[in-house]
Amino acid sequence: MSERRVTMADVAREAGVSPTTASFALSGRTDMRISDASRERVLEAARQLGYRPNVTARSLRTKSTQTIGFVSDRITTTPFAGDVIRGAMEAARERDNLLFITEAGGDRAAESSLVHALLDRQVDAVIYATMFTRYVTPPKELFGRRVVLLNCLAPGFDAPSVIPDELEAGRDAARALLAAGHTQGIWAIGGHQAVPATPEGIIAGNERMRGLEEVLREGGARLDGVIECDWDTLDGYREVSALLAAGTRPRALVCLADRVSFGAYQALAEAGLSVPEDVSVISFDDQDIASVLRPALTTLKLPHYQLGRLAVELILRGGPLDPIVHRVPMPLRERSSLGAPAGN
Amino acid sequence: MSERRVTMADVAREAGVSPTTASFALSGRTDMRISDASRERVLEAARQLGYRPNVTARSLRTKSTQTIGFVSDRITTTPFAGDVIRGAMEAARERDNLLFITEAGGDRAAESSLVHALLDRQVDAVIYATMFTRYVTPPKELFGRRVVLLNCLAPGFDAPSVIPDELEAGRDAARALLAAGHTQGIWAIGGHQAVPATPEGIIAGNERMRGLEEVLREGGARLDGVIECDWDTLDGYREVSALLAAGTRPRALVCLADRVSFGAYQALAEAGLSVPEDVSVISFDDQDIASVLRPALTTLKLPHYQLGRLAVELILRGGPLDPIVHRVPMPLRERSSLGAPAGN
DNA sequence: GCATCTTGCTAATCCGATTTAGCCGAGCGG
DNA sequence: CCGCTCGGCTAAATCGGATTAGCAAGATGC
Repeated sequence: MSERRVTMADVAREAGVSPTTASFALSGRTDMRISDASRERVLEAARQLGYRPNVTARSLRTKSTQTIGFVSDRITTTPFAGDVIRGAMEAARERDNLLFITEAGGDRAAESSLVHALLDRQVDAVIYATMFTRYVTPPKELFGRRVVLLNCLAPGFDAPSVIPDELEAGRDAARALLAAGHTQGIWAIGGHQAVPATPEGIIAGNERMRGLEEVLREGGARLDGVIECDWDTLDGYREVSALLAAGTRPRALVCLADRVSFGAYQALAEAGLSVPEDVSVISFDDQDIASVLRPALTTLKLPHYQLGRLAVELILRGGPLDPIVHRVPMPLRERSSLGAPAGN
Repeated sequence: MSERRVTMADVAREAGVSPTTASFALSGRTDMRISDASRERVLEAARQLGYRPNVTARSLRTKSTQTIGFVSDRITTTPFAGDVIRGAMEAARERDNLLFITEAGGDRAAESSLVHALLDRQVDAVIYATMFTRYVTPPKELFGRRVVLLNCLAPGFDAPSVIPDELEAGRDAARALLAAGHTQGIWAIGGHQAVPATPEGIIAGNERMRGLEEVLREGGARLDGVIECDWDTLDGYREVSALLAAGTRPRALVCLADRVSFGAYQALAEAGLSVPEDVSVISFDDQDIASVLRPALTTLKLPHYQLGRLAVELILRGGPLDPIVHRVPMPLRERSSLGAPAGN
């Protein structure tokens, strides 16, 4: 694209040395002796001419493009996951790397084709990411390659995974509930989300529930009930409405996702119940909506930014990528939806 | 990254021809005569060996990397703008191009550095995008380059712009209002948004308001008032509450952004007013929240996907990029917040 | 005083493609 | 029978760097 760039040959000519000398001077390598005077002249010429190395040309020889590929199912589309990309991007930037972002939309063929497009461009590594935490089998083109799995697990596939610590988040939700004094009338809305159609629950739902029940039990409390439903606003609204209509009067709702909480808020409002005076709500995810809901939602944040950042950091650390599962903490965002239990 | 790739030399050897012949056979060029037999053998050998051209190496000679750079202020972060990237990505994919996605966070120095990183990698073109429609001055590194401005305008900068058709959207909002029978008691919340701190309004606010007032006037109606405030949930809540507290009873609210509508909903609910029976609401943007609000919000959609797609299409069309402003329609999403005016 | 090191630098290759220049043999006109 | 054209193909150069091999001059060792 337009006007010829200054090349190393230009710099060498300007400095009156050979391209070899220019190369060594510019890369700062010391295994070839260059006099201070020559080095200075090269550096000065480079500055003068505004020389910038052609990364593409260099990579032909060095095999390193300072470029990472990012393939996901539909991560850019999901409202909150832009943070994953931002985390990855910023970590990459700090080490002069750039990201190719791609999205396969869940289509295996598209996925393979994208991975090929990435490999054709000689990316140094590939991040294979999913929108929801789940098990995956990466495309075969990725076998034997430098890969980090982001937000997913692939047993038997030789690559590290970076996922949110859902188990500990479940425990933290229980701890927050107990700390506020809740021991009874606690309902979980959304449940394990073991619905095949929405695979997110396979990991997130199970672990959140497990951690929750574990700590509740240890604290001498327990769940009055678990309502299994899809993790969306409509289901949250419907299920909580039904629960209230059936005469149940919960004191605390653990919504397995913010979308569910939003539906629950609508159902509670319609029933004339206020949060947190009548019913406390604690949730998971910390989507944008959580902070603008009234009252603002207390929730365990999915650490998207950190997830993206760590994935890139593992790659840029250099050395082999050990197939370890890295669990990133989900911080509790304490806002206003969790209060003391309503008096009897 | 790992195991040596099959090169064209391998294919040529396998087919028993020179690399030159292999190159011409594979690229399908006809300006050099290759016998059908040779061509077939090359193609067969390539298939056999699973040959894929090294795009990086090729670009060294051809100057085309089939790669587009994308620089934005903070577009990945904004909840709804993932669609811009998706639109751009998909359009790129259709033509075997890939996108480098970067984000400068509004920092000029970071912006320059990112553009350099992009140019060092020989991108064929750069998309310069902003989160909100506004005027910009692109970094000097972009002058004379192949650039498309996305969601922004830069008078005097020689590049096409792709922006939403805010003016027509304002008109459409007015038309929808008139069609529903509204002619009085109409208030605009959010106004022109000419607040220096939030530059989004510079274009969007002014044009939406202009289109709105123009068509309202033509229809024999007018705005009872315009409340200038920030385009966020809290301001929407505050301003509408204040309006109602002052004894005003609007029949229709034109909220200049969905975030404002959400705040307005909260204020109306607290005042015991229902949508759309007591007060109609029409809005702009169509963020995710618009469809899960109760009642679902009627709004003019910001065409993010189309914006991203068109930007890439302009680039891949080939030929010079004329400095034209392309306005993409904002479709009306009719849902349930707009009804007939409340009876007197 | 001659062999051996250093020091400081350059020529030549290589990376994996594309592209230009040109070679060789067959067919053809004269 | 000679010179030309043309079909089919290859050698070599090129793109912009990194890297290996090696060379010349001065310093040092003995």
